[in-house]
Amino acid sequence: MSTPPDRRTRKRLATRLGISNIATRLFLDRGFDNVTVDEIAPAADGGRMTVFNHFPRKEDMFFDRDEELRQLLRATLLQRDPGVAPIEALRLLAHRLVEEQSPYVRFSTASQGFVKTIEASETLKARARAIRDEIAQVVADALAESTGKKAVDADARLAASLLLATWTVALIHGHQTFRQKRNAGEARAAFLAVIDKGTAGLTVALAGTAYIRAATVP
Amino acid sequence: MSTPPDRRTRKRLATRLGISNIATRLFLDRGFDNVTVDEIAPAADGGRMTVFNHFPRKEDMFFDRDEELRQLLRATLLQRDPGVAPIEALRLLAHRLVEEQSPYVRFSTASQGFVKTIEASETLKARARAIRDEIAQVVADALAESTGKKAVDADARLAASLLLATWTVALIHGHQTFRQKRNAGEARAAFLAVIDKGTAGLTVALAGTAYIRAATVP
DNA sequence: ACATTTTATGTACTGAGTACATATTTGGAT
DNA sequence: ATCCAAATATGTACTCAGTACATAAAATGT
Repeated sequence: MSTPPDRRTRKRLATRLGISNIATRLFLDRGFDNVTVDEIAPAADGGRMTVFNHFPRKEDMFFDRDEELRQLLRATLLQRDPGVAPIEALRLLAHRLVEEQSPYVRFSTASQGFVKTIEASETLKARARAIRDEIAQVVADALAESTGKKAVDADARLAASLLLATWTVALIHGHQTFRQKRNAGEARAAFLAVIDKGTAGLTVALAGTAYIRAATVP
Repeated sequence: MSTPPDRRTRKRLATRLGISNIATRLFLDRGFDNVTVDEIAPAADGGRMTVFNHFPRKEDMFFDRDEELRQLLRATLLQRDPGVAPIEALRLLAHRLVEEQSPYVRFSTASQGFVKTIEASETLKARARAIRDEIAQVVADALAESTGKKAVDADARLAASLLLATWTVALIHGHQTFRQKRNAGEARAAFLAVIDKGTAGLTVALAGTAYIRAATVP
């Protein structure tokens, strides 16, 4: 699925990763808005246009993993056990990611740095919201598809939006708990508590729709 | 509550409104990104710096009513009948706004223009999302306050986020229905259907929390 | 080694937003 | 009316992200 890197693509990806790493380091250290592209380029040992070649927007250097997450959610919904409802599949995913210490649900001093950097920049917050909406769209599509609907309807959109809202609040709560208790275990528990509570709630809330039943494409 | 306009403020507000009106007209006609501030200023018979004086961001000229909506929601939650649960109060508000033909829930060819203009611009979409998040924050605060909590906790945040997600999807669905059927009545019905369905769902979903009971500050 | 395609990078421009200075207007005081 | 102080309008000059377009420097296949 992702193992055909000839030399060209390897080099390209290396350049890209180099820029992204250097830039992210700078953003974390000094704040997104206090780092200019004209600084990043030489720091990454390249030209300014090379940066824009790989990253059309400055934020793209910071958010360089969102496509992965989209794929993960899509795959989770579409390739789930037919006996498991979509909502439940996502709940299980949350638990699995926590167990695997996935970067998406990590609560640590390092991740706090990311959170703080995002919170400090309107641009980064905007991009984070955009990603959230894009993911909601992906989930809505996957929900509709996995329950055999032709197009995304209001039900699918609502279910997806409610799910994403739950995840977002769960993440916020996890990070807040970590900030207060300085304890990753408690933070993970707090995150999962919101996920579980939200899932339980949504399960009854959406009982009339297909997204809590274990329906699959016929 | 809002009637102390001496001449100075009156003039200031007039200038502000003039700029906002002209700018919005231009945005609707030609698209947000195809209108420059250097065009708006002379069109509004003023200097470029005057525009930035009143509107720090270009988007502010387009979204010039969001504070009203925040106030409306806050007031609805805080000044509601003690016998009515917060969630129900918001449902009733939705019905009332529809009945009053409030601009916030209007479905017309004119409002389609606004929607299309927003959809066509990444900047405007970003701002719309930001406003949504700010409103969720306001609702979370009001929920916490109206149920006598000292600070916003995960429950309040979750309830507010779920509510806002429901409203957003309801609005999208209303607009989509209008676009397809070209019928304001059907669009309003579609909007309210999502609101009612969502409210019913959230009522059972959040049954454990205080936001569906009719609790008020002691 | 050569031609072709990709990738890296330079130059010059546009347009939003900011810092700072200046003018103009307004409300109130004499 | 006249003058003063605060608020408001506007000009000048700058920074920085992002774009259009051109060119150089690999890399790949023949």
